[in-house]
Amino acid sequence: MVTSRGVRHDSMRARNLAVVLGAIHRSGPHTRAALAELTGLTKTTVSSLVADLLEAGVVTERGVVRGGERGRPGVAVSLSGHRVATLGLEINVDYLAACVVDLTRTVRLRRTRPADNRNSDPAHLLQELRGLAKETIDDAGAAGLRVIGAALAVPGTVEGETLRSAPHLGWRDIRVAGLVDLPFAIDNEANLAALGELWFGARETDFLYVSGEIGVGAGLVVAGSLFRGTFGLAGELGHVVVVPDGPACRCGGRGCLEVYAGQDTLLGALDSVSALVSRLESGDPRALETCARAGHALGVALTSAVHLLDPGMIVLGGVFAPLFPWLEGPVADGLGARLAHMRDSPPALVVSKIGPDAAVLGAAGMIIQRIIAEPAEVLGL
Amino acid sequence: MVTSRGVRHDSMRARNLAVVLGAIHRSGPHTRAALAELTGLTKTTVSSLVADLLEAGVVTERGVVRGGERGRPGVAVSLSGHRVATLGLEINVDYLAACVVDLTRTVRLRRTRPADNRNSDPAHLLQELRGLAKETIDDAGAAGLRVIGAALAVPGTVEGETLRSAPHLGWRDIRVAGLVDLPFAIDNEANLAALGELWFGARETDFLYVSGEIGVGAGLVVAGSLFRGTFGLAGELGHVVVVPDGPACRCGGRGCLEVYAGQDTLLGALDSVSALVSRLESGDPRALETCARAGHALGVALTSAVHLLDPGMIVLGGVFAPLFPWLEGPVADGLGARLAHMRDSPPALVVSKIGPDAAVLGAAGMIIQRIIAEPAEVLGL
DNA sequence: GGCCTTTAGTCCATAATCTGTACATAATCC
DNA sequence: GGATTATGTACAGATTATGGACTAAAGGCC
Repeated sequence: MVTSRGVRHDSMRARNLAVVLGAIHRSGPHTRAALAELTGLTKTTVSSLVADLLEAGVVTERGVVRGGERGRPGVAVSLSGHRVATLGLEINVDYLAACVVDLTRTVRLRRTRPADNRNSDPAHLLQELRGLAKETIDDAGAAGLRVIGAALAVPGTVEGETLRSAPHLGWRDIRVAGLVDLPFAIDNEANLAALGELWFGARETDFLYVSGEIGVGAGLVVAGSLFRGTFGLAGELGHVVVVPDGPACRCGGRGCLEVYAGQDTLLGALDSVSALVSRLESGDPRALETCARAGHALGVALTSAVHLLDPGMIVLGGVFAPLFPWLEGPVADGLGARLAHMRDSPPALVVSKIGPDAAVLGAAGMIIQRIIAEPAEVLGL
Repeated sequence: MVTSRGVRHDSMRARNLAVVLGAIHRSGPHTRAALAELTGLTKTTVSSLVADLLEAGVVTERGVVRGGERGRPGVAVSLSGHRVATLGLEINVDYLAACVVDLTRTVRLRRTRPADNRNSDPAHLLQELRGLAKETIDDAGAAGLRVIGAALAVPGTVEGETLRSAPHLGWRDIRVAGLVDLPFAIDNEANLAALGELWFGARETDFLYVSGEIGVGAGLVVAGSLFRGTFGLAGELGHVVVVPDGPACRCGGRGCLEVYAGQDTLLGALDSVSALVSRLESGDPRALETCARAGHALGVALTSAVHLLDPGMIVLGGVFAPLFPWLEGPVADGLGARLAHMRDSPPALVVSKIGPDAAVLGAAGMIIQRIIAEPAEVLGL
């Protein structure tokens, strides 16, 4: 077990920089006086900390603010979107994506390259991704933004900087390093999509994000942070048991959710989600039946998930987002009936607000979060 | 969202006291020099902090320690079990329990009062418990121990100091306050049993404790802390869906784990777990069949739990502990087969080391943990 | 318009805490 | 018994936050 380190003078200041920046970030622009009130520090200390943050370019003074009725107006200090930014990257089965996000969580650039990455060559694909990253960073530079870190979303399990297993890409134990010459992180697509929903979907701080892709995953956010489990493998909703002796699944189990509600099952012979939506809109009975079955299975799996994870709400994303009108009924009915006597009401069931960009935005947002949480360490203050 | 407070001089010292005490607690007795090494503080600072902790009575000097081969030997500083202690309390369906634990997590006193608490009168039972608590605190005082806080384990869901729902007691929305004139907390029995296993069972820091009682619950410990979910309701393993259209359960669902592996189902007409164990030992086919079915259901529910929670290992406790020899096979087989292609190996399956005292010990331990984590706040340093 | 009140932000002397070097202490090694 | 090595303490110095005094800038009131 790791013993935490003692607080020294420099770490005290580092922490206070983070506290002030965090207060600005969480509850919008504030005057120095308001920040002092919020943080419990004195006005003097806050002034000194804000001076450092101004110099680092992470905050700006944003004109005069009339606080109460009387007295000298204060100067609002807010996050600066003009100098520091981060890069989000994504490898998905069908495409590569990149985006640049500034400190205010405004999306400044976005690029997508369609590709068929099933059973692709890792070295070649990573070279492609490196090119995309470099282009995007250069464009951000041309717009005056210094990209100071990057994160990558992948459809698989991750340990450190190694992609352990991505069944739909056909990859195992691929070490992803040196992709960019910046602080770098990799994470699972469902986890980052959940964080994307948190930071860019203007969600509450507590929800379970259900990521419907080729596989079905989920990311649980509690009090604004992601739950990862012991080995970082938590949230594998796709393999929750729905029917104990159902059809075999690639995981070794039987009757997993993915068998009933994975993209391949939903689409059948169709070649896109929009094709399925057309069929559903025109009342095609086979499509409706498939969707109802998937919704029922999702209701069963989510019941188990609610009992175990206790999420604040449930957000359906990925391919489940466009199918929401047809899934909502069966899922909500299943949850409502099965949770009837355990809770006053089941968690609210809503649709994702940010669609397919969730993961790549979450990747960029993760680095933003790191800047906010440890500005001194990241920016060298 | 609450903004965290800035670090001031006094909170810096408070934090460093906690860091030093935590290091002593986690990795056994240490000399001041070793503590300086561990915490990153200087020897001078550590000496000063240790002096405060000595004065507060939470640590003692424990004789001379020969560190390396040469040089002046140091004085080991270890937790003191002689002055400060905490009280654990438990209301269960069949009994009331109390225990006093000192800072070294040694159990100093233990009391149990058998009772039939099903559908009992809350006011009367709490009065009974208050008496038990007072007696136990007085006895601890006679042994020179100052009890500085208490916690209560209950078989139900808890919010703040209110017991929201305890179906097997027949209680709803009972506010438990003024039970003792000390800092006080209540928590769910499965949660506290998990923490009991963590602190008194000499377990790893990562596991899922499965609490088999009248109801089936679970407490997940990740990196030495308990996962509670958004509303504190996480870990309701008993209502994970095993068979989606199985028999109705009191929760409103169908085919929940509790229907197959709850104590009432396991015992049937028998009146105690030991009676069931006798039958099993003598090869009674009906008992063996019931147990095999429960093991199979537990394997299915735990598969879903492993996918969602990603526990480091699985510990079977409560009534599952004496039944472990008959449950282990079916549970391990189920987990092994269903997780075959997802992990190198399924989480280890082991039996609880501390038996039925887990929850009451966890309750006392929780207050100990609070002293270790914030000594300055709790002890007024 | 002038003065009072109120609030924002800065200045500077002071206080709290940790650091780092020096030193006394106590053991082993040879 | 002297050299070496390590522990723990003392004291001056460094870092950071505090708190009261002060300047700045607005509205209220007469």
